[in-house]
Amino acid sequence: MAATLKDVAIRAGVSRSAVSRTFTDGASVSPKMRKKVKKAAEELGYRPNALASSLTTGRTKMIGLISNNFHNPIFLTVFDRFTRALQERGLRPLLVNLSDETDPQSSVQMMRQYSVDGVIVASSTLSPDFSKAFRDWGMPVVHTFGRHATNPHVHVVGIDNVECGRMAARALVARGHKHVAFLGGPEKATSTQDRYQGFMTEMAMHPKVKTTYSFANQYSFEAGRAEMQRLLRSDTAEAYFCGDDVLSIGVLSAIQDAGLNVPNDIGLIGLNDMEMAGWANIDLTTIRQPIGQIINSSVELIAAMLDDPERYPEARLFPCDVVERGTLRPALTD
Amino acid sequence: MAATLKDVAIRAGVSRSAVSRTFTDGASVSPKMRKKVKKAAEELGYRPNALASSLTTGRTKMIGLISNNFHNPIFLTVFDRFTRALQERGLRPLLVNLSDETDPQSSVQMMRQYSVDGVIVASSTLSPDFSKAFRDWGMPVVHTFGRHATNPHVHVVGIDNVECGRMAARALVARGHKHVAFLGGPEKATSTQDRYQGFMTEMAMHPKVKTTYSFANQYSFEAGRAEMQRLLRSDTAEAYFCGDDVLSIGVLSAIQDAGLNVPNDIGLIGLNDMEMAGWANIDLTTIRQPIGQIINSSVELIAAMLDDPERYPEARLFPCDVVERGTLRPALTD
DNA sequence: AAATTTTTTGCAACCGGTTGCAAAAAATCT
DNA sequence: AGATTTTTTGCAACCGGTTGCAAAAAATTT
Repeated sequence: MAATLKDVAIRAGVSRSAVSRTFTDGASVSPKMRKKVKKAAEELGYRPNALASSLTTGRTKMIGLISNNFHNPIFLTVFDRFTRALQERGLRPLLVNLSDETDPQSSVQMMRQYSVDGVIVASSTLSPDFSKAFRDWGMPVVHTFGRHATNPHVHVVGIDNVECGRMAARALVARGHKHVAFLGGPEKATSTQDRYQGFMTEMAMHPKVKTTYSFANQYSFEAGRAEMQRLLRSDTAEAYFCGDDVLSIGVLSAIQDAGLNVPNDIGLIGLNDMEMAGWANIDLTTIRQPIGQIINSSVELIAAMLDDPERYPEARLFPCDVVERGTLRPALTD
Repeated sequence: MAATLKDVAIRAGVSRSAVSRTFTDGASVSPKMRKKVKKAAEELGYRPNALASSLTTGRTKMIGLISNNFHNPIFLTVFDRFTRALQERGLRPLLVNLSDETDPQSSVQMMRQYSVDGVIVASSTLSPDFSKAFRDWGMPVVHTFGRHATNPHVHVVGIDNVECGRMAARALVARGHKHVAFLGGPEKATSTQDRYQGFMTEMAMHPKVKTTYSFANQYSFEAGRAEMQRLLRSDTAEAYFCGDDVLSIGVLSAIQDAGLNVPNDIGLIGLNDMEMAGWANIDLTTIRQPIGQIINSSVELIAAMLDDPERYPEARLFPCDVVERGTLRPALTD
């Protein structure tokens, strides 16, 4: 059976308090005592129980890592990055899949049960009600990929999706396209709405360019492909801004199946620059969302909130860049 | 501040014991008392602290979910399935990324610190020393995608990789190929070794067919692509069994870049049947590893071990099936 | 060496729960 | 109605840690 602090105290012939102080950062203990305790602890294979100590300290060092997105390939990178960044700080992610959840309160109650020190909501499609509910319960919370304007009292880390929509529009205009279109993800998602808004706003400054739009029903290959197949039968633009890379890949697939050439017949620009976008044969021109920075910043923010729970809510938006690959033709030289 | 059991007891005018019994399954409490306590608890927004109760019960209901694989797209599905299956049983996954870890003992100590009820090691490439170390510490452990023969004292759930190698070989022979090859993942990974063994053993029964092999340095698109580019410059077989789907997609990409046709010039069969294998333009013939069943079974096994830690170690191997798509030509009719 | 200051140590209470057991209350049997 | 059995309840100790505080020990100053 696992050794406890009491066992170590008995073996070292000291008080339990001495043992505790030996393993508590910043506590006062003499070098001689420390050595004696460490020796006994080692002999017994003792390891402090983080959960027992959390009762007194109020800290578990666990962070709820919440997502409803387990199908978009970029989220594998997201989880990789989050786990690494949290682990580096001695924080532990309690992973929660909210793909089938509709009630914010039940999520809050579960997090409270496990006394997580904070919560990271990693989703652009989960209702803002979720991060708001955590905050309302007084939990430190960061909404990664969320939208600041909808939830000004919650810390948000991500990109300016409106600006990305603008960037995409500008990229298509620069290619001299006369008919461009937005092909978005789920219409209700804040990311879709912002990207659409940015795109349409920028295109409004180019009245000579025909602009249309439509939505896929989710951020997936199949949804992108199906929507493009529909468009190819009705109203085909010269170039498309697809709401994200996995949509773009589905769109690319449908275009190729129709015997058309990308970028010569139809141009494409995606968003995210997930690993697959750079794969040969895909070679997607896209707008790079700096996932690494977004995640490191999210973790930095949650860690800061552990020390300062009243920290004033902030939005950290990272700039995006167009990554030129093979799905858009060269820009016109002015 | 969060209400505690003591607050509820005061408010309901009963003992703390009565409150505890009200929230403890199977404990004796009268309907009248239960109602009174529930009312007070509701008014205070009380929720039992799972970690405090774990000190007495010895159960946190947390399960360590350990992986070192955050780059192979199939693992997004793996995490989706694991989180759902665990959550359905009221278990909570503490996610651990061991991509950069080499010391099993430090992982064990971390898991002990959090008093997880059990550990699921989800990896085909992590050394068996890890799952063995957990077991040696008396923790319930299931190694998903592990190899039984290497670790007979640990519960293993997965597929018979040797048999999959055989199946792949048979599929290529049935196409009448005169030169076939195995293109595997990391040579040291047990999954690679077993798939190779099965493939070569089956091919040994067909001495008239030339058989060669090589290894990519990881299970990734780039690694598969690079190795195929190398092979196209030296020793090209008619058909390949690629160690998994993501390798296959990289291989497919290199073949297409060389202006060759799949399946007419070169045939391919992968392993896993991850979502992307069925994408149009990939349309990969592959061997389906039943991920859903493997994961449900792993979770079922870990749950069973919580009640019976001395449960005799077992290996649960699931059958695989060839999924015919477009990367292998039709079989010869005998 | 004595006085003063600083550091270290153990005691005991605390954190938020659970549970064995004896006493009290309720239910059932005669 | 009394006796017996069953259920319910509160007490108090426990789970494995932390920490305020007073006393003791060590270090420093005079």
